Parts: sequence; C-alpha cells; structure tokens
Amino acid sequence: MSVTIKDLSNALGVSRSTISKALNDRPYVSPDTKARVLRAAHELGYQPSAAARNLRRQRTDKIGLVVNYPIYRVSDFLAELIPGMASASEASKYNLILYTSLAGKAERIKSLCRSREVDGIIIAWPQGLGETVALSQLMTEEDMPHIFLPRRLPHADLSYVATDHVQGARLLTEHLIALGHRRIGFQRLPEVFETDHDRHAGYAQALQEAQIPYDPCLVISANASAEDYGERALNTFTALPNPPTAILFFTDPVAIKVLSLAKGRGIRVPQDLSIAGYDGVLSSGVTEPALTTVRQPTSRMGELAVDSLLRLIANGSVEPQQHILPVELIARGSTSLNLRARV
Amino acid sequence: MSVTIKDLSNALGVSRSTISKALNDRPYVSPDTKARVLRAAHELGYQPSAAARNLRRQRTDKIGLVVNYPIYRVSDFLAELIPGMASASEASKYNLILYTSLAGKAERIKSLCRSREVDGIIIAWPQGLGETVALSQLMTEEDMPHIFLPRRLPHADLSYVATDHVQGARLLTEHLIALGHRRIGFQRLPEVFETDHDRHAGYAQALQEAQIPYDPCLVISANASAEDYGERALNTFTALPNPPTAILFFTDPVAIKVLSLAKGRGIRVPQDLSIAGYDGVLSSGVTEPALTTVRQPTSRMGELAVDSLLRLIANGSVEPQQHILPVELIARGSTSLNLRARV
DNA sequence: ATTCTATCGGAAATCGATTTCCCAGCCTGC
DNA sequence: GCAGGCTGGGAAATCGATTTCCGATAGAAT
Repeated sequence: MSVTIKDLSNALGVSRSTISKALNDRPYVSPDTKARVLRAAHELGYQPSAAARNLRRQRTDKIGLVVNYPIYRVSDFLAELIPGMASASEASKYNLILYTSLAGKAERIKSLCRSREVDGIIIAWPQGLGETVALSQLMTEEDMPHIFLPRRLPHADLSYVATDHVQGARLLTEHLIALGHRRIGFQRLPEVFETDHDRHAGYAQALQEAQIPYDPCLVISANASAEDYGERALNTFTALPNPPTAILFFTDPVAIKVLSLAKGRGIRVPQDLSIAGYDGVLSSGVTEPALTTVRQPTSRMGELAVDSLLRLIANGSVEPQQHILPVELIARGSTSLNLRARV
Repeated sequence: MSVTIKDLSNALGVSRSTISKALNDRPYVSPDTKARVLRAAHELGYQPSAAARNLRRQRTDKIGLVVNYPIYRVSDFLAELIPGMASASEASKYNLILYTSLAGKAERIKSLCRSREVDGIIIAWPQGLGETVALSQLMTEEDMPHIFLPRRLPHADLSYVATDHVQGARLLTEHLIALGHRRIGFQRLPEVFETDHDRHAGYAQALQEAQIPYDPCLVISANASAEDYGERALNTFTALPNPPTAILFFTDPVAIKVLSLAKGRGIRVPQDLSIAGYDGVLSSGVTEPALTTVRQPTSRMGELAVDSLLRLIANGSVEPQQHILPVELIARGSTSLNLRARV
C-alpha cells in the first residue's frame, strides 16, 4: 500500500488538514510548516490518491471523448484530432478518456454523466441534428458540460467547434470554375455525416455566384458501402449524355480510388477529367497526379474543442462556445483547365 | 446533485449495505428485496459515483496508454493501435486514458502509479532497453501491472506485445534476393526506435542464408531530421562506386518520398532501382508504382496488449505476457527483377 | 490593560460507495 | 429439545483525501 496523507501526518506530527492546506497552497499555514510538509511529501514520495481527491472535490480532471471509430477510419480524421485533444488537455492538467462504444447510445451516455467519471464530454461522431439536440438536452439535465464536433450547428445554445464546410466546398468549386469548368459533378456525403448539408450549400453558392445553373443530375448521393462510393459515382457521371468535366468527391480516399479507376479506363486526369477530394490526407500528396483537396485544421480543432470545453467546465454559465475554423484549398495536379470548354 | 445510494436507501427503507449487495450480485439478499432494489435503481436512474467506487474498491477499471505522438506520426502507427486498444478495453468494461506527455519522464510515471488513477499501464514509445528495464522495475515497485509495445524484449520477466521485426526485414530481403538482387541497400531506423536492432538482424540473416556477403557500405543510419531521411539515403547510395539495385527504407512515407525524388532524377522504379518501405500505410497502395512493403497487424497488437495487461491485472502472479505477431509481405510494383544482374 | 482580529493548526464532518461484523430468526440434525 | 449452521438485513468501519468549524495564540488597536 502506498503512502497516504495519514502516513505523512504521523511522520510529521502534524494534522491531516494542515498537510492538505500546505500541499494545496491554501492560507493559514506558516511558511515553516509548509516547507516541512513539502519536503516530507517529496521525500516519502507522497502522491494523493486520485479516487479520494475525486470523491471529495467532486471532479476528476478528466474529459471524455465519445467517438465512433469505424466511421472515421474513412479519412484518418481521428488520427489528427486525438493528438490535438490530448496535448491540449494535458497542457491544462486534464486527461482524455476514450469512449468508442457509446456512439448513439443515449442511455449509456446518461450513465456516463451520472457516474461523474469525467468533468466534461466531447461528442464527435456523425449524427443527425435531432439526435444532437436531444443529446445536448440530456447532458444539460445531468449538468455535464459538453461540446460537439465537427460541424456548425444551427442552434444558438449548442456549443461546437467546426471547420467551415461551406467554405471548403465553395473553394473547390470556385477553383474549378476559375479553371473554366461549368459542369462540375458533386458527390454528397453518406447520410450519416451531418456535414453534408454545409458542403452541398457551399457547392451551390459557388455555382450561383458564377451564374451557373444548378443541375441535379450532377449531384449524386453516396449511400452505398464504402468500397464502391467512387466507382458508382464515376459510372453514373460518365453515363450522362452531358457528363461533368470535373468531379468533387467527398473524401480523398474515394478520389484516390477513382484516380486509379480512371487510369484503368483510359480516362486521363486532369486532361479529360479534373478530380478533387477533401481532407488532405497524407496519401493525397503522393498520387500521380497529386490530388487537389481541402485541408482542415483538424489538430487545431481538437485543441480548440478542449479549450472551449474547459471554459464551459470552469464557468458553467459562460455563453455557448461556437467556433468555426477556416479551411485551406490545396490545388494540385489532378485539376486543370477545362480543355473541352472551347468546343 | 445526482441520486446517491443514500437516496435509494431512503426511498426504499432499506439499508445501504443491502442495496450495494443487491446491485453487485452478492449473496444474502432475498430475491424479492433484490428485485425491488433493481427496479427502484432503474426508475431513479441511479448510477454509482465512479470516484466513491474507485476509492472503496481500490481500482478504477481504467488503463493508461503512455505514448509519444510526435514520433509516431511518422507512420500513422497510433491511428491503428488506439482503436484496437479502445475496443478491447471496452469489451472488458475498461476504458483507456491517454497520456501523451509522460514519455521519458520516469518521475511523472511514478506519480501516475502512486495516484492509482489507472489499474495498469501500456508503454508505447520508442526507448532504449536500459530505460525500459528501469521503467519496468519502477512500476513493479509501485505494484503497477504494465506491458510494453511494440518490440520484443530480451528479458524473461518483461511483458510485451510485438510484431516480428526480424521476420519483416527478412521477408523483404528474401523477396529482393528472389528477384535476383544481390546488392540491397538497408536504411536503419532512427536511433530512438529500439526496433532497429531486430530489423537489421532480419536483413543480415536473409543475406547470410543466401550466402551474400554483408557490405557495411549498403547499410546507412537514419539520424537526420524526418524531412530528409530519404534524400540523404538516396544520395549516399547512388554515390557509391557499386550502388545497390534495391533499397529497403524503414518506413513507407520515406520510401514514398524517394519514389518521387527518383522520378525527378530520371531513375526508373523498379527498372533501375527497386524500392520497398515498411508499415503498409494507406498511401503505399496508391503511389505509381505501388510500394512493396510489410504490413503489421497493428490493430490486433493493440487488442492483444490490452488483453495481456488485463490478465496481469487480474492475476498479478501470472507469468510475464510475451507475444510476437507475424507480419505480412505485400509485394507490389516498386520491386521487380534485377535487370542489371546479368551484366 | 483589555478587547479585537488575524493567523495557525487540529478535530471532525464529508464525499458515496463497499465491506465487515453482528444480530435475529429459521432450519437441520442428533 | 438443543447446538450449530444458514440466511437476510442493518450498523458501522473503511477507503483517503478536502473542507468546515473552532479553539488558541499573537499582535494591533483602543
């Protein structure tokens, strides 16, 4: 059994309360006593029991991250998010606890709140707006500070950190328009991703500003299995009487798949078809040609989410935390001038 | 304040001890009473306070993962490891707590042990053998079950889960030898990675079995910054009077970098030079040509590490857990027959 | 000189569960 | 008919810290 505050007390002949005060920088301890306590604590290697502190202080200095791994594997999103969160937490003497099997299980999230094993929760898995609101209400009832990721939420009292998906899709679309494309295919996100709405809005906005009519034939939904998202879209688009000269795919891995598909079919990228992805994964820079994409500050988003949550924890009555981070267009070889435009 | 066992006790007119027994499936409670307690607990949404349970039971049902993000970013290793660990933990009603700023800080790891905020620790950051042994001793003294990742340790009483790096390097080398290569360049790992020794041994073994002399000129260390590992190796090797016809790089990202470097210099891969990586990251499949590499069962390693640690936790006196997982060669387009062999 | 007020430090309550201990009643076996 | 063993349930101890409350001392103010 390790050394407790009682052992310290016995060793020093000083009461436990005094020791606690000394170690926690509270007043009413003489400098001399305090020094003696500190030294003895160091010598005996005293470390307060986390459980006992947590019980008495009614807080744990831990924050929970509720995620859904399988879905995010698509784009290595979490591989960047988690390090950002972990380092931001630890910078503030908090730690991150992972919960990967709670996504969608409201009842179990309620239990998590009631057990008080975390001081706040970050929810980062794709879900519908209704579900988000219900979940937020549940956690509010349980007095559990919380924040959502990674989409903007149309609700004044929800806290979230997001990247600007409207901007991301718009940047890509504008980029293609500037290259002379007027028929731009757009692959929507699978329905589980609530970011779909924003992306689609960005695409539509860019078209409208360029006074290009919105053609529903050029917008395809992605509700198949992850394996053939790309193939289905490519097939559908090329079968069109007036096919697009450029296509936006919802994530890099899909676009990369299409890149090799196109090669196999004799479609030259970018001469015959411009292709762009989204996310800026490592792979996107090494394909031939390299992929035009949008890079989100994922790591920064993680840090910001933690800092915002800590603000909510520190002061429950603070206004909702809402942050939208800008994204960055990375124009590369997979998109180029629309050579068929002059025909 | 949420509902405590005391509230339940008052509501039911039953003592707290009886409630505890009922909820924890302990004997000496009548079926009738037990049913009443269970129902009331459900209705009131009672959830035991984690801190109070932890304090009383002297365990937390949490395991700590001590890692060092920056270094592992090199190969997305953690992106696969962590999900495996998290799901294995949760399958056994444990959760994972991340510690990303403790790597190398023995004193802080000792504090972590003493605070008892986790029941066991997984250490997964590159370090020397001496450091590993010292750390293991420290944790053993603190009665903290622990396990190391991801290398085999030459010590009968250390617990570890590893992939077979000897086998990995050997498979790659044998593959190249089978293709007719006899001068095979080998890039060692940066010195922080203790897996280097095994990889090098695998390389040397394969050469020896094929009766190819070991030439120190063909083995290069990688002690520069992450940015130019690839370039330095390539430069050194091509400057050799008798340069290698194939090169093994220590990780895919480096090999991929070299792939594009080679292209820029007019070196054709694989006709002029065969190239292989290690790790089997997503990108390795989409380069042109696709990269020959070795795939480690990283996710499986994470699960196994957790399960082994839980075994150590459940039964402190169980023998050390030592597991070595086989790896898989993925032969792709970046390696081919040595065309210069017949010259 | 006396009261007032900080300061120091200890005793005890508290956080919310689990566990031990004990008592009362009942059943069994001899 | 009685000792001994079970069973159900409650009282109290315990886990190890923090916090509240209070008494004692010393110095300042009147």
